[in-house]
Amino acid sequence: MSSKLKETFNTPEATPPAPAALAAKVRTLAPSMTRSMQRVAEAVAGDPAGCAALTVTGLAERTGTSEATVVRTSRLLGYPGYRDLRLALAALAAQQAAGRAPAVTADIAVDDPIADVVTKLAQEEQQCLADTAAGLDTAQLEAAVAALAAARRIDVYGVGASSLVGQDLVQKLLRIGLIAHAHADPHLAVTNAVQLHSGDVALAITHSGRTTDVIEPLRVAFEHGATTVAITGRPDGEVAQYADLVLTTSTARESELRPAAMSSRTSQLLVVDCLFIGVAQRTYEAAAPALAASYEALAHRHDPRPGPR
Amino acid sequence: MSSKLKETFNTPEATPPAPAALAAKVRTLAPSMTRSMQRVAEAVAGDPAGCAALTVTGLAERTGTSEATVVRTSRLLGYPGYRDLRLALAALAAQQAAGRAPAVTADIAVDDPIADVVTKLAQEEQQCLADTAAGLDTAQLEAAVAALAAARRIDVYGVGASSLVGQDLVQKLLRIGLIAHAHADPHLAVTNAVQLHSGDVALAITHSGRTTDVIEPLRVAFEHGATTVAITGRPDGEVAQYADLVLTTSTARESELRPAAMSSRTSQLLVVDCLFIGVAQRTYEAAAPALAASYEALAHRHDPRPGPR
DNA sequence: CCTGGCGCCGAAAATACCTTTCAGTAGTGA
DNA sequence: TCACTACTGAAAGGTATTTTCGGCGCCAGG
Repeated sequence: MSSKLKETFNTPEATPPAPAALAAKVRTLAPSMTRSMQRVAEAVAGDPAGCAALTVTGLAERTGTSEATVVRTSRLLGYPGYRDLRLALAALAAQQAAGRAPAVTADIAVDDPIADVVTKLAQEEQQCLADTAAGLDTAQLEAAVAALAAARRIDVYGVGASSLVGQDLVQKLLRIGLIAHAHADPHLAVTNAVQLHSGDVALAITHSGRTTDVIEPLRVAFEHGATTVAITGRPDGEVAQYADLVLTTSTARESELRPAAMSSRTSQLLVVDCLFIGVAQRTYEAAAPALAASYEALAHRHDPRPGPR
Repeated sequence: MSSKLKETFNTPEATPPAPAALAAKVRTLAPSMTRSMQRVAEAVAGDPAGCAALTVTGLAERTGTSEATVVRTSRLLGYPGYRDLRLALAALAAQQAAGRAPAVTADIAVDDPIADVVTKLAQEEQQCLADTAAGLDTAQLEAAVAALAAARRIDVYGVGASSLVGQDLVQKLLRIGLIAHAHADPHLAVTNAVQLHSGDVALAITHSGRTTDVIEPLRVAFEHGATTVAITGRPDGEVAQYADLVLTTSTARESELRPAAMSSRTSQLLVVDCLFIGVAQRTYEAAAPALAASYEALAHRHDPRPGPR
């Protein structure tokens, strides 16, 4: 018709608005824009994240224009209104942020802000898990699981940080009804290792593969006929000489602030978890009720008052 | 402040809301939600892209609830209102589309071959790390680090699996010259907590946030004026009542074979590592030589023979 | 130089959407 | 059974967005 009843601009596209091609679209359409609209478009393309945080009024103010102009620009860019442009802006900002994320693989520095520390640490440990999973010999793992599941008795050796990993494994094995002991004291470990024989399992955890305090008891167990397993980052290390089965953990590069113990622990725990689940699968008939029972028993520790929940 | 003039819910975090940790946060907070809110949270976590396209009214209708409930849920998730949740949703959808999708891994089954167990476990733990990192409140973390670095004495409480995490932290802190103790015995923990006062730090680790054995000593320390920190998966749990600072760990879904303890441990260890590195940064002058010294001391344990190497 | 036409622009009205209040209802413990 | 608490949605109350509408400046022609 002749009169314009509504300022509905010839929306250049009937298609649903673009996701990330926004900057390009701004460039394409800029020549056909009026001065004020260009200012808005420029602001939007230049700082999507910042603009996404603004209301219509805010953006108008920031660009020295009016709300109406902001809405008009949104329309021209292919969105029904500012509300939708804003959503697209938030999405764009997120994509940009995600693209930049992998850049933080750098080492953790002394002056890193705490937020970077969190990100870097999480990424390094994730990498460490992936490496370990990729490098784990499933045949050896399978054999270790079989030995554990059938064992009369299980002794675990670890000192320092590895001691905690050993305790973790033992805690879990006990929960599904196996007989397991963790030894942190090398003397007692050796003393007990003498008791082991065929059908028992001895498991040593050492990142360096050279920890004498852990190798000794494993050697004794080995010589007494027990099945010996080593979880180590050095499959060629001394500990491997006395191990029937070797499970290799990954060795992440360590830095000044991040001692090797940190990544080796992550790696070791993954192996330990795999062992546990493997054993639980194989002894499922017995393990399932045992797990349920121990869970139930703990539930009452939360709240001293008796009764359900 | 007797009457509640406004329905302002105790927003669990004062920090700006999370970007991509939304699914994790939903899981974390779901237990503390009412039925209607759970429906909303579920819809939001299940279809971020779809929900981002809806208005409050639309989402309320889709979930069979009211606008008020939608807003309440948004608040609980840490956003000022629905508008902001919607923006975050759009951002999340964009990230997922960009390939960063959390990739829902299937549950570990009883008859999974061991190779699958390794893969799935590694993936779940990686996801757990990512969730935790994304959900960590850096302001609280920063404050906790500052408190630890300046502490006269540090007591750590944890029982069961969390006990090992506590020991891990203490081992590390000791290595850089801080005075720290891990308590697994609740009675001794309380006895010692009485000794704490302003300038000391008490740190409790409990996934459920309801472990009485851990809450008690923390409460005592809190009442004696110590700075109290909680590492928990339930920031709304009882333990938070006595914690000056709360560090939230992520809650992965647990299955029959994979008890909650497993993923909570991964999560807790990441937090603990972050604390440690933060403290090491702040006390670098003292920490660096201490780390080097303890490393040196250990080197001689590998090989009993004296001399270099 | 003046005048009319044209299109850009923003103030303010109109609308849509979001937030808050409030009262009804169901569930819970005494 | 009754009192009490907590959850919930309808509707009132506010903001943010969209639309309308008139002013203003630029330009061409008189």
